[in-house]
Amino acid sequence: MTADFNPQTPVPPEFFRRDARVVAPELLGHIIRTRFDDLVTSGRIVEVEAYRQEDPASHCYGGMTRRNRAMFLDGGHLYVYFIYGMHYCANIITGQMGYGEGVLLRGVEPIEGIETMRRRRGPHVRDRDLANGPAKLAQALGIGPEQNGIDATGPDSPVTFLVGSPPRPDQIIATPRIGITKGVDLPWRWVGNFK
DNA sequence: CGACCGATTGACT
DNA sequence: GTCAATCGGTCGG
Repeated sequence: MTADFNPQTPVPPEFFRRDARVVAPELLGHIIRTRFDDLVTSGRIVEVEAYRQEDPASHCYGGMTRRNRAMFLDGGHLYVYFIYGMHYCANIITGQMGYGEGVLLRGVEPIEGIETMRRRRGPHVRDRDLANGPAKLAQALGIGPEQNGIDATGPDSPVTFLVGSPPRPDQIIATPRIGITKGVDLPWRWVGNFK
């Protein structure tokens, strides 16, 4: 047997222990999968943003607090935060322990567990709206505050990242980030086109 | 303490 | 296109 493509191959921890601005676009096309109570959901990552400690738009700008503590963990951990009084959003932490940076997961295309995603998201949500935003993604995948700070590279983690197929380089678009008021000029959002 | 605001979403004009 | 929902974090007094 040669180096067959195995759709179950986990993304190795070393992948995440690099600069968020490098990891973020390379994450496009990879798969995030969750398993809670034997309910499996997964999706292809299509939209991401990078956040770093010296970046005024980042939650860890200005140093560690109780809220952003997870951003300073080693690459491969999760940072889940609560926003606008009702939503949770998920980051995969990047870089080395002690420096705050990570990649906000802003959109996936559902692969497994679409019925579970529909149930979590509500009865009137169109399929294209299941996970095309950071809070929609977290809700569809069942990610919440219980997952803040967990290691997403362990074999028994309820949240894992699997190797997928990246888009062609010319199908990756970089843009300014969404919903921020500081650091608006930085083109640290990446969207992959897989058509 | 009180005031303000946010890495969003969904409903509505 | 506009805007309310809803609450923890942060900052000033």
